[in-house]
Amino acid sequence: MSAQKNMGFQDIRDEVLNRIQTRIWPQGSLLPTELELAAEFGCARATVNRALRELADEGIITRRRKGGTRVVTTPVKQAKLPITVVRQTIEDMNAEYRYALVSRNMINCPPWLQAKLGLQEGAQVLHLNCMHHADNRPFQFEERWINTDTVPHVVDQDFLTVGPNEWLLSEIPFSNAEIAFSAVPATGQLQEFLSVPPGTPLFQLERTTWFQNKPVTFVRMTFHQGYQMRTKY
Amino acid sequence: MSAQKNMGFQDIRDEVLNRIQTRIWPQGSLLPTELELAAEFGCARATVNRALRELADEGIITRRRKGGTRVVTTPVKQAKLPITVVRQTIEDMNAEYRYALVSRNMINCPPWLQAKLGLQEGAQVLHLNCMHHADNRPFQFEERWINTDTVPHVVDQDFLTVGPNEWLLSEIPFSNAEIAFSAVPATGQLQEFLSVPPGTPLFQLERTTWFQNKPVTFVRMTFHQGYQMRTKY
DNA sequence: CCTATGCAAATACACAGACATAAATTACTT
DNA sequence: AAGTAATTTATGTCTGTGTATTTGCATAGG
Repeated sequence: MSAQKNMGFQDIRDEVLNRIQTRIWPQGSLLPTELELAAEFGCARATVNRALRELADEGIITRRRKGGTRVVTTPVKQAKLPITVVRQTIEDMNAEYRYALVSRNMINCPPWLQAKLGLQEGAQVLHLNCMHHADNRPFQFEERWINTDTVPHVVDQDFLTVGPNEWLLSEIPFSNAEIAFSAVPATGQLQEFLSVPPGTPLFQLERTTWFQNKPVTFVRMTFHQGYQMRTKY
Repeated sequence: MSAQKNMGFQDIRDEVLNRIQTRIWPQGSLLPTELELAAEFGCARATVNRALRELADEGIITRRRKGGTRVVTTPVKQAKLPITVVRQTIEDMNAEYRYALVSRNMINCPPWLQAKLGLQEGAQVLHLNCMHHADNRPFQFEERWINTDTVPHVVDQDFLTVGPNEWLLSEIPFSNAEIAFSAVPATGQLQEFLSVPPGTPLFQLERTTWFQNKPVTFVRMTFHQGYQMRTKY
């Protein structure tokens, strides 16, 4: 039963997870203390601590000082979906990637966008329309607005060969973002550039990006008909 | 510059992240060794190790034995989106949740589903159609298939008052899943139950769930018109 | 020029001890 | 009874040390 030897923190993590899954430690119940577990598994408390901390990070258990460690009652699973650039997505499908700039203009920031980019009325933003193709078939239409206050040298970029997504990723590599997924009907330029009948349901991803709490860009990426975004957890 | 005192691993993590963001340590460059950083920050190597490990977990840096620690060239950010039960989503909007079972049948597992649920031809599955309302307006239509081999006592459940989502979450709390998001047109019962015109673009989430490597259930959740799924990273 | 092998460097993990911190419990006061 | 202060306890973190493991690199052999 007790004092097994040569247990790494991963073994302990897995064993604890197993006891939770098999309801030896049911939902809401209190686990033994780190000290007790260390004694049972024959290891240092720090090792148990790391095992439990990982489970806590995954949302399987909650931990409070003095309160001890509990199995969560209603686990909130977190789907992790990797955000890559379109080119990567397409090349991972063994398809040929092609990028095309549709339009590039400085415009007055539209009212609905002012709040998102933290701009005042009358401020100028760089507005881009781009197409991403996979094996010469439309893959994604990208409409983007860039805050030229936060990224001044963006005005020197023509975006003819490299897309704004990749350029920004190399300029502002480590940013924060807020994402919204939805289903939209194909209208206007979407319908045209993705070559689908009007009203076709399309998967759309909107993203606002910040760098050090300053808004950088808002992008609306609309995918070809039938696109599925996949992930595991 | 060096030998600051009283630095916790979080301070070190933040300071390293800051140096990466400000390109003191540019993308692709090699960081000092743990020992050197420990000397600079005036702390133990283990503390530096933990700070760097967290950054590595976040995908900011990569670490290799003997190879050292490098800033990643193209960071792959992971958006974490919390998967909760519909009732939670609705109650978080301060709306009134209502659940209704539409149909409940044992059926032959359709061919397209056999692989997903790891079943042979002719196997029976429990098939459910459910509606979730928010403030008496259609919110989500749920179509679900449950593997009765993996969850035998599901056949005793009538699912009249509690939805299969919540029931399964309490039965099989800690499971793995694969998720796919897409945009689909409203047809047939979708159109009917979500009360939208035919062809309306709808946001759909498909999920296959396993418990200890055994397929449990496949679900197709279709949301009301205009629904957006949001997350940050 | 290519490959196998051995060494060294850097991270990965572990341990025991210590102190810090938050919170549940208890004791005490009003 | 209610509020407050002291105590206790489990987790959070740090340290210094030690061992294990991976792998880059150099060197030797074919």
